[in-house]
Amino acid sequence: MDLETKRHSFAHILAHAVQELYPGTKLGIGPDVENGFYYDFDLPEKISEDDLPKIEKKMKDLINQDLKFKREEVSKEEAKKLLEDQPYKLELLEDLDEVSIYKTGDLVELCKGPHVDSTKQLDPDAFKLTKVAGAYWKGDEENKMLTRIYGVAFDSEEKLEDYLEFKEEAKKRDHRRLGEKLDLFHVDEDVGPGLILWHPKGALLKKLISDHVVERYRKNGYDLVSTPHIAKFGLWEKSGHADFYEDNMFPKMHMKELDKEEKDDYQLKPMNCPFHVSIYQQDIKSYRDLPLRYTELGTVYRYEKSGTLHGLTRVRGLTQDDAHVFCTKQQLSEELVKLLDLTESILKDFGFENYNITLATQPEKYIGSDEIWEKSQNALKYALDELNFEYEEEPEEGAFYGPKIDMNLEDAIGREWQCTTIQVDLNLPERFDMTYVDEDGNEQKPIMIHRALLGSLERFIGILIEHYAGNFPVWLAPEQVWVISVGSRNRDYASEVAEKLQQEGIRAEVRNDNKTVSKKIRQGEVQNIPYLLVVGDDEQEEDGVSVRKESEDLGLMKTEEFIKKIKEEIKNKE
RNA sequence: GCCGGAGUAGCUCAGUGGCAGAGCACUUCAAUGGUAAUGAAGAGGUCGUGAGUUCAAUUCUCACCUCCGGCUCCA
Repeated sequence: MDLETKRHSFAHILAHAVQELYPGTKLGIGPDVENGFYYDFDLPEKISEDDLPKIEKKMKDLINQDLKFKREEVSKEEAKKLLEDQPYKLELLEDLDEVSIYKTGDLVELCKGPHVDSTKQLDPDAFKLTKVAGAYWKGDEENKMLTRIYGVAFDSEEKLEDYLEFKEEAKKRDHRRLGEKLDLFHVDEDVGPGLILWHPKGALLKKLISDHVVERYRKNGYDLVSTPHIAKFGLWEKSGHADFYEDNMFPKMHMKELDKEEKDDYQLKPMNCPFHVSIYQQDIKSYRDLPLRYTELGTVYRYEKSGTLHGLTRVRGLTQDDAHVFCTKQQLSEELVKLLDLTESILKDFGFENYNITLATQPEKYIGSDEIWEKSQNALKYALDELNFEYEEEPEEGAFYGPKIDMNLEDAIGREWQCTTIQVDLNLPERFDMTYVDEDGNEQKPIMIHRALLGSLERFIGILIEHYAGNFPVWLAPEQVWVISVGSRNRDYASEVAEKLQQEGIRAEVRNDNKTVSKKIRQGEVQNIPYLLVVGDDEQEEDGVSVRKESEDLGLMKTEEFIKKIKEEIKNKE
């Protein structure tokens, strides 16, 4: 019996238990999911996580009763009768041709299965109800919110314990927790939700990452540009953001009303695109100028719904490693191949080799001709295939202005976050009437590719912290070396060593404070400092340092030798 | 925004309708240390904010703010 089937059956037992404990409960749906299952209920009373043990106990009772899962094929009419007091099931029934039901004890369920034959096949100690959450019926915000109960389930109690332990460990890698422990950033209630304040070490990390990617972009034919944080509201009307994106924008600044001299309202930018278009349009472009690639670390502000904010991974002020590529139709495929190639290479610089790629295609509401959509989508597919990327197609999930490729990275507990996005923009060249002159002297419309490879620095750093569990490789560590003096008579020497390292461009701090060596080592370990150098009488005599890395004592070496070693590691981005 | 939960010292968390608590961190003193916590003393609080109930509210009630887990949305 496979685990998915068992999890699905656990979901049914959950429904059974809830119906017995809360008569009058209406059932939604209850599938198996990764690591477990859930079930959606319309309950006659409020419940919270405190009620879960009671429900769990009921479930165990039911499982121990050796209930049989009996499948029956029935006609729609029969099903309607059986499910007459289950409005959500009746709604589901409308869309079905073949109807199967499952009877488990007193519970009648509309379900296509499969299930275990009997609860005897379920281990009553191999599941646990984990959380209560709200979920919209059929995933639609307009519908009623049902109560969803989540559970995890495995083949055995032992595997359940392993999983729960893994989750507990993963929590320690949470970037919000590490961000505080490593003194990288915070969010201040008075500054505002979703607005990040980077501390010295966090700001340095952000700069190291920024510098690295900008350098790589420049080497790949990108030109760096820089644009303002606000623009006249009219710009956003022209671009279409005022119509299509208004819910996500901070409200406009009512200059007109406040100051009779000022003729225009202003708007904090949610995107960088229109600015880059403006730079493009400053002179007449020839086909010889294309492809043209403008990149900018652009800080944008988006009014995300309050409930969606999450540490660094979902914020209201974010810096995108943004770029817009303008090219001819003929150049599109090649540009996309180059882009995907660069993406793979850059993600690899940060140790990411696994990510999930999606291709989102033409949605219901869109602008542009079907032909250009088709061509753009084919170009994206071509590029993915060319580089042998596996991807999942998401029909109708594209932006209104074009299809896109997204790459999702996982956080410590397996939640996926969209980072890289590569979008073909069919809207802005039209709206801004962008042109270039082709070989024959005719005006043509360029294709515009909107792309952010890290996505936003905030989200990327959030994922990166969890990826390395705060243990950054030397080239990214805000503090690379601590020089720890043993006794007070070694302090001058420790300072000398630290200064020497600093002059070589190494981020070294001297720890001459009045603490024991053990204490300072411990602090260095807790702060994930890559190299701890202990210097006492022996080292001073030898003009050397005792090196500790990854909790291992590598022994005494000449200071010059250590400098050579660490510089090599930094250069190789180890 | 919606559903559920939470907010006590810088951090992790106890606790109570009647003087506000611990550990770590911090400051001072002593110890001059050899690879994951030296010892002692001290300081530190509008108990998220505002209103209400009460002789008395950090504790009970309501509203708001923020955070946490989901849903929807998204870089």
